[in-house]
Amino acid sequence: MPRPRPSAIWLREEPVRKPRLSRERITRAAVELLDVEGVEGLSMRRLAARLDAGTMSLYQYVGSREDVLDLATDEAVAEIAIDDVEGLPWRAAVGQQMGRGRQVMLRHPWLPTLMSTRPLLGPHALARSELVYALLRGAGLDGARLTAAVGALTYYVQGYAAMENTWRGLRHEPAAEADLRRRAQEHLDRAAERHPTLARHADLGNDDFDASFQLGLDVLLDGIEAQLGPRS
Amino acid sequence: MPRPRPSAIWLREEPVRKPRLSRERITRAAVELLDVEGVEGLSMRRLAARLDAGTMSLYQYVGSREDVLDLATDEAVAEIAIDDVEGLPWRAAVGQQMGRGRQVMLRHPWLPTLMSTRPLLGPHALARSELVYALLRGAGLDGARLTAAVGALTYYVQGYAAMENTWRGLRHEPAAEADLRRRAQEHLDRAAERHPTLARHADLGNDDFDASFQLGLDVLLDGIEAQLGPRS
DNA sequence: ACTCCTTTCGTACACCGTACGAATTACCGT
DNA sequence: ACGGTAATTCGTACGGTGTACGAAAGGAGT
Repeated sequence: MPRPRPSAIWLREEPVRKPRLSRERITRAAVELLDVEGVEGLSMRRLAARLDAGTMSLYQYVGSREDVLDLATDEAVAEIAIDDVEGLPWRAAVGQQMGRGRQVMLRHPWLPTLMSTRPLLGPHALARSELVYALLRGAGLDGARLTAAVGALTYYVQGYAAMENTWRGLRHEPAAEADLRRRAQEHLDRAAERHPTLARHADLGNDDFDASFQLGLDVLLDGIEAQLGPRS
Repeated sequence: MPRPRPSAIWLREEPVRKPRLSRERITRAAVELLDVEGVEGLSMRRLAARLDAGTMSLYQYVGSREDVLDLATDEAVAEIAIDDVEGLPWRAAVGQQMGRGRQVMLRHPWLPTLMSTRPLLGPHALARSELVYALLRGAGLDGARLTAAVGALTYYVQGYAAMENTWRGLRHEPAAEADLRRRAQEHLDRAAERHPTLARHADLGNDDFDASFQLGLDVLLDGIEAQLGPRS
């Protein structure tokens, strides 16, 4: 019969039961990992390690790495707030919504690419789609025109954010970014006489991305407005 | 002393000198492989095999797999013809150019993603940029407005083509594509009462991609036209 | 305590990008 | 024709990847 051992708690190793795995936990860890390491850097092994789990444990909750990417995508899309639109005129509401989308895509640089290469059927993606459709529907668009307008806006934001992410590059090393920009500019200058218009306008020095984004967005909103005029 | 062996040619194995490796040959093979296998399917080993070369031989002409993707991208961009614009009004010229871009991106489904995730500094990409800039410059745009308009158009085409490729999916197996579409439609119907506007307008049955593309493009062109009106 | 089902995960396989250095080939001055 | 040198080819190896398979552990109900 073992005599009572005093303060055995301190000798026994901590019975820290690690929290059970779950789709949610995996999804959140995936987003974190993607933010740090990018799409190429997300591997099932690293993801499992971050969760203190065996690699193959993940496959209880997820069919493949691709599934993880889909889950992470919808999780990030959820960060685009879709409230506070009440009472705004359509143009302001749409502008606000696209701006928020861009912000989230900058916070998660992997997002634009994933959004443009897979069907967006997650619950949060659907909810946001519904909002954008409803906003433009309220503005007076309908049918194929409505679909086209939503598409144009969506593709613009994704494309712009992707470009911005490319040039902001590994923004964690501003030295590398500056170097890339400088060498690209040199490359452009070198071909200047062959491409005069390009050389004069595509100056990579300009990094006022906010204003540029807004300018392009205005083109789209103007276009939508133009389609509203002629009652067709 | 070996006596002359008659018709030794037929016995000796053919001294087929395989054509030397070169950047062009690698680039062309890469495009072919990408068309068949997609970005994920392009590996240095497979690429080398297609050229009857050892894997590491490629690295004499190319620094990394990423380099191959950059080369292939510019090679594919070169397929977008940039002639036959003389005398066209700007709207027709731009429309034609964007349409051609889309066509090439459908022929090379990997192209939109690559174009949107890396700086496009290849010679053919620069040449086409120059053309688009010049066209809109001729229409009357300038400065930041010009840059914004070019960006909006570019992102729209890339985004639309990416979407189209996603839904056309592995169009080599039309059965798989139909299945994906059907299951996605069901999924949408299931969430219909939560997303009424979406459910009414985003019908995946419609596959008249040509018309939809044109409709979205018109939004953009209308927007550009609107910016031309007020001499600012 | 025994059963049964869920969850965990160790091992293994085929494949990947590419560093390194040896082997081969091509070229050129003599 | 020959020797030397530089360019090119590529075999091997290392550390990574996704995931199939099946054994082990855990938990719940009786």
